[in-house]
Amino acid sequence: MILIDYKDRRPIYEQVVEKLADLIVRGILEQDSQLPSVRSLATELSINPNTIQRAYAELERQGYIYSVKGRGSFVAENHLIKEQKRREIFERLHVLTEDARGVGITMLEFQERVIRYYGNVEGGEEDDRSDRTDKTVS
Amino acid sequence: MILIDYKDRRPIYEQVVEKLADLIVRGILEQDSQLPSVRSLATELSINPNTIQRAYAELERQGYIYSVKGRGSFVAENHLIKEQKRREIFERLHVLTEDARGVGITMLEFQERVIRYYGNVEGGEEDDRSDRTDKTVS
DNA sequence: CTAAGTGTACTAAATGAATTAATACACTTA
DNA sequence: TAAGTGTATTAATTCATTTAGTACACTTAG
Repeated sequence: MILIDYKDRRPIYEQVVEKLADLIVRGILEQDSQLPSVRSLATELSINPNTIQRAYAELERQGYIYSVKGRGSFVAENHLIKEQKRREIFERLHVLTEDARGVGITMLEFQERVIRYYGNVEGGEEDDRSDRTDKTVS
Repeated sequence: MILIDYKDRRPIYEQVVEKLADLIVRGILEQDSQLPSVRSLATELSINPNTIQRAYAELERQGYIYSVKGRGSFVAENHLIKEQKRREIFERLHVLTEDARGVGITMLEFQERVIRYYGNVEGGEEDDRSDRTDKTVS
């Protein structure tokens, strides 16, 4: 399901948040599908349950998942998540364009790169979440 | 020259590296011009000289500056730095486009944003960004 | 009902990076 | 020579992260 990179200097809980959020945004984890329990994921990754608990709490705070005591943690509404992700991406783009201008990259050159990178992989799937019913992920 | 943001959870030396690198890339600090001494910058920022020393060592490792014992630290060759910075920016753009496609942002929409952000600050001055970083230049 | 599994909360300890502190040394320059 | 440079080293401190252990409330399958 996910792997921890111990060469990565970021905290473990942050890596878990990032990777689960990515799976959710990409639709690999479908709306309302159940996530691994705090204890089971901790066991699988050979880390402390508290660390997973912290990651889940952060994911819930950010709106990616919701947790129900006694039942488990589940993927939140996908359209809300995607909307938030869109905002985050545009914010990153805003910063990037300013950095680009700062080193003398013209808008034209920037746009050419956008076309190259965007068009690079043709046949781009727009909406995955078709039917790869893999409820719980291990 | 620069300001430390104590709300920023990143290490101080990393903030110093980022901000000085930014000043260098933008040409505000010219090639071969002398940087503040380790001790003076430490005093100015009210932090330990060791922290500045660490930042300078990192800047030298990354090729932004060069240091001469007994003389001081100086800005390295600017064109090499800018070329490397360009590559870094395009790499970030590549990742960003893939993230954008992943959440269903079309290339057209992406390009519209580029125009908006790029054209946003007219007048060709390359300093904006007042919404996030506090890079006071003295 | 019972037991197992769930999220959640709390305290204590351990770990490790970041930072500070205090010196010290080699070098350059006025 | 003296002041100012970069650099190195060791020790202590601070603080976020992580682990460890325990506990409680809840849900569900049996």
